[in-house]
Amino acid sequence: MADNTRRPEPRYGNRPTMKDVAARAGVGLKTVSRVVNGEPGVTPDTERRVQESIDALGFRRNDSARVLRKGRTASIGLVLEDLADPFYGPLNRAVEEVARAHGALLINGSSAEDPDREQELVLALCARRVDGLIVIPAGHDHRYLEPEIKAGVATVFVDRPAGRIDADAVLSDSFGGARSGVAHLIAHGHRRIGFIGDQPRIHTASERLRGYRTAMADAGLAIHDDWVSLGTTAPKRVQDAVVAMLAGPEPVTAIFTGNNRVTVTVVRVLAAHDRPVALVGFDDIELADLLDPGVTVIAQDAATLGRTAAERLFHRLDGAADAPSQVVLPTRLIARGSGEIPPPAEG
Amino acid sequence: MADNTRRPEPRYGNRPTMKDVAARAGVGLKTVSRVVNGEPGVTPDTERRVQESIDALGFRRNDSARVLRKGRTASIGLVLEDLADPFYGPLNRAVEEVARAHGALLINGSSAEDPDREQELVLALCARRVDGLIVIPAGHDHRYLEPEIKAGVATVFVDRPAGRIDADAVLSDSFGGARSGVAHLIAHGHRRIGFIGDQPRIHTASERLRGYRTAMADAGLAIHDDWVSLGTTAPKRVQDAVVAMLAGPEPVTAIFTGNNRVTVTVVRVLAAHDRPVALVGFDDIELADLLDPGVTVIAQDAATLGRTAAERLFHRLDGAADAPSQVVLPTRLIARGSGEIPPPAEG
DNA sequence: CATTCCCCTGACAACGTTGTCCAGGGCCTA
DNA sequence: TAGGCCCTGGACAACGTTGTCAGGGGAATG
Repeated sequence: MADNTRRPEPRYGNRPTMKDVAARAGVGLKTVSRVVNGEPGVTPDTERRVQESIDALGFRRNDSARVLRKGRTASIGLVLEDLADPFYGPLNRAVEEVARAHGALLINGSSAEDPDREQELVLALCARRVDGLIVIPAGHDHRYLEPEIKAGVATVFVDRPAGRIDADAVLSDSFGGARSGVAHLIAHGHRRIGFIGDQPRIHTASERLRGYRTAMADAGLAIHDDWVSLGTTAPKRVQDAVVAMLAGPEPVTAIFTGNNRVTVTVVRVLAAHDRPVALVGFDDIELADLLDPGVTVIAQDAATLGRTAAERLFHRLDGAADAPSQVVLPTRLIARGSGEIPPPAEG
Repeated sequence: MADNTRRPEPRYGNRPTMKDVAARAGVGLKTVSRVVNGEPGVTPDTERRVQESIDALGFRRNDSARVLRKGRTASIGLVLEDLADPFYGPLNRAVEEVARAHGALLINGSSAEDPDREQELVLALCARRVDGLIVIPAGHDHRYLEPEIKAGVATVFVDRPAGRIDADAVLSDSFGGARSGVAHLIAHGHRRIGFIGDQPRIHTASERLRGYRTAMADAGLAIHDDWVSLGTTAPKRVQDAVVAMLAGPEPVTAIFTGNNRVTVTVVRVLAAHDRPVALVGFDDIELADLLDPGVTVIAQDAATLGRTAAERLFHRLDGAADAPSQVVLPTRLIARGSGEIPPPAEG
């Protein structure tokens, strides 16, 4: 207790305030406010004096105080799953572009696919009083957001739907994309097709699995237990899955991968494999066209996903009060070669 | 007073405040504050009552007001060049990890390589009173930051140094990396080597060019005018540059590329070219090992760049007041094949 | 010259939180 | 049993800004 040399005011830099500017310019506080905000009703002469004072003192309006007074922060929060995942780069950028067009700043962070961290981050953003949120959810229960949404925090979910609350969402057609990708392999003669996906608790992962199962069922094909592998995207796990599928009693002749990270690992493993194995992956990957064979993918448009979500968000912020809706964006199959490899001749 | 429906403030959601919580719990304002902040001096019984009240009302502390009172925002700003560039993903993530470890939020935006936009963004962040800034500069004159830095906004530049002010910076060894990459090509027998880089006003671009020139000079090799091409990273521009270099009177037998985006385009162009051309690129690219030939690169560690910068920033925020310093991180040559292609036999 | 009106300007309160300071009550000690 | 101390709780001001409103001065008008 002896050492608590507490300062009464722990402010770090004594920045000039409007009061200081006003004093130096010999005008009232409100006049400075008017000049700073470009409001009318100030004579050019007065304005010049104030501006000179602002420049001399290096004044910069304190937006915290402004926010407190006005209620709106002109900032939105973006919670993604992993900032380093190349899939989210264009999405992030698209959101930022829209935010910028609306004069808002973007605060972001990643949940690392951890529901607790997601909640922590989202609530921290709410405490900052962001005007709105764009969330790529990691968890499955978003009831913790109810008071926030009721209090006016516009919220849009992207890539995966919200859990246990009714909210706007912008999604890619995971089910349809996976189904068409697997159908593509079947159309090229494959009967034994493997599926390697992300953890099943992730919505997109289970939707893609469902697409795979549906395509197989549509073609009257049974699925061997060994052909489906779900789990983390860690290279080791994926590699083991590929090896197991190719070595089993009924080895697969083609593989469908559930996202970009899985695809990249599978491409690596297959490159070292002696027999050619057909491959279709969900998500496009950079340079996929230059590999040999080129990687056939189900591409989703991350930028459009982000832009659509951001536009919906600002639409709500502008007062739209219609019921929450889900937008599902189509995917696109890009055939580059790996998906068109025929199965080896029987015998 | 007929008009008692006057709405003095345009507040969007009437969120409960500590005052509301206090009234409902039948305690004083400060007691609520103590509970919310986990301060000691509240009996368990009172605390329970307050907590119940908080939950019932859906109260969430307003950090804007808190910031205004306390002076610190527990947030830092990150200004990068392009959120969608895969190079910045790991950097962004590393910064976020460090920020999170220090309990700070990350606000970010991209300058799109536009100095005006950089300044606009930086000043907006300062108005938000971020505690510190990490900037990948687009411009060359950062004197506009002087009042901010003097007022206590810690600032660290990454990837490129600050212009006309003395500030912390964390850089990769662009010059040394390029020099060693070009030397690598020379060691494999090349004499006519091209350089395709980003716009020369970008610091890293000119440093890499300097590394190229130095390596060539070290080996006593002259540089033909047609061998150097600087400009935007637009695929069209880069493609034209490659074609010109390979078609000139003295066609190059090897190319050094100045960054990841240029490298990707050049790989595409060379894949369609009939003769093999050696290639070394600055920045690693995903799947570079799987191409044929694998792409030899000068890799810089984006995550370490970001982590180092963020740690330096928080070090300053913790009170370090030593003189600004520059940290230069080494690069690493990863030989994968494209850089080891020998020049075609003369004749 | 008096009056009206408008334009410019500034005083003041309020936004929601936290630091300071004081009051009251219970408990320990002498 | 009395005195003092510690522990809990609350009143109040301040952070820097903006909305409201009122006052003063000059120009336009009768």
